[in-house]
Amino acid sequence: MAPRKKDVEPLDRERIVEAAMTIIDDEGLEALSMRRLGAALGVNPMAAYYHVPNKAALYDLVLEAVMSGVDLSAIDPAAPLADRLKQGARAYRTAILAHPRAIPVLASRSLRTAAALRPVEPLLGILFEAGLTATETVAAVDCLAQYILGVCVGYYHHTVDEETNVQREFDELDPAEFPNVSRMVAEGRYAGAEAEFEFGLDAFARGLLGGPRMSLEATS
Amino acid sequence: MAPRKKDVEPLDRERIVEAAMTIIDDEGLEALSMRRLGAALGVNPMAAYYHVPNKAALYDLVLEAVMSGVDLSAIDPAAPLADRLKQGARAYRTAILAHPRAIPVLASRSLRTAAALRPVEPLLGILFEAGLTATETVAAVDCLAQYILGVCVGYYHHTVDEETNVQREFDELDPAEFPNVSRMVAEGRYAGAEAEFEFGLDAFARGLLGGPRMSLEATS
DNA sequence: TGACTCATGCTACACCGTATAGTAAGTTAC
DNA sequence: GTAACTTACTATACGGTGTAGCATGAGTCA
Repeated sequence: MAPRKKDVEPLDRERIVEAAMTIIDDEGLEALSMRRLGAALGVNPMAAYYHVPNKAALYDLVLEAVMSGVDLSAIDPAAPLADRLKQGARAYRTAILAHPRAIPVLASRSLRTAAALRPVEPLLGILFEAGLTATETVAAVDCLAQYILGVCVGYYHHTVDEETNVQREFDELDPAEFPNVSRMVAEGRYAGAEAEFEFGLDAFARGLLGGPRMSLEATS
Repeated sequence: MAPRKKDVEPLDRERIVEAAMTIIDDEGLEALSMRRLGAALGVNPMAAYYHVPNKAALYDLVLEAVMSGVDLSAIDPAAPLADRLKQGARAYRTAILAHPRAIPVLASRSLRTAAALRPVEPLLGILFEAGLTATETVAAVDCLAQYILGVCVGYYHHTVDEETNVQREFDELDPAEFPNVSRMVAEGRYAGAEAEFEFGLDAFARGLLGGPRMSLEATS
């Protein structure tokens, strides 16, 4: 009928990714198909392909959108090194949890893209100032990012995804086969996603900054 | 023509998951379709559905197969606590890297299934002995597992997946926008996946076992 | 007015997971 | 021996997916 509608702003990447994020947030990741996307934009399913080469590229835009939400402005420049590192890590996680249903997308893309690296930039400076070598700084940030991603993926399965969060708890395991798990469940409690994240982050930061570290320089 | 072929062993879950693992290892994860699986087994695509309810369940079997490869027998019971913890973590990672192309499956399933928890059992004992509370033990193992998973996902994108491992390196970023990244690349080097894993593992273990930890008991 | 480009619509293809139904071989009961 | 039943498959088909290829109308510029 009418390609190139008159008096209508043409599509652009920004509106496309905006619609995609809305679909993911409201209806879940599996609802995001090119047809559904076109419908949300009031447009033919193929229209998006003029602006985005394929669906993988759309996922990259989603990653970029999530990562652009990282707000490192709250890092207190006067705070001790370990605190600044933790604040950065929290900002990272907070941004990801702002779009919980997009988490599998993050796990499916490389984190060494410009979009994912941008919020990491300041953290590199923090660690380098702390006296780590360049190689160690890269390693530390890599490890930290991977820890955060792992935590978020765990959060997704435990809290977000309806398929994986039900009926898979510790407590329904066979106590004979899992004596220690059963014991932990009986004697302890689940501290919660946030508390566990902080627990691991604290350990990681102290291990990194609190004393002598493993050397990476001797490695071949 | 001939349902229930004569003189032929009927299918079972074991043969199905074996075929699935072969396809994943040889041709990659995206090659694993129910049709391809049927072909590999010399059988109609729908035949597998008699033994496995759906594809998600097939992925669960893949997760189980990978996790069953975790070999904790190498842990030296006489070694210091931190070493035993590290040995356990390495065994976990080694098993996962034995099937690198299956890594996205692991990231897509919950790790709180029996299959994923089985190799974790002994680690719980190690940490509990170390003097952590039950709650802290659970948190520590959760964090460690999430770190390992994150590291493996990173390994996948950096080393395994052909779509994400090319042209996405640090060094092709704009030095003006990424001064710290550029500096790290210039002054340091990439220590390698294994070295970075060990670096983070060492930090994590020392943070967990090497001194006063953050308390989880005060949390509401 | 006519050529050119832009942004979109339309159709179609190959592939996917899987619901449903049919059917041959093996097992059991009488 | 044969009929009923169960087991383990085959065959067909449906609705969904990403996307290649082509058509088409609007806007811009000569």
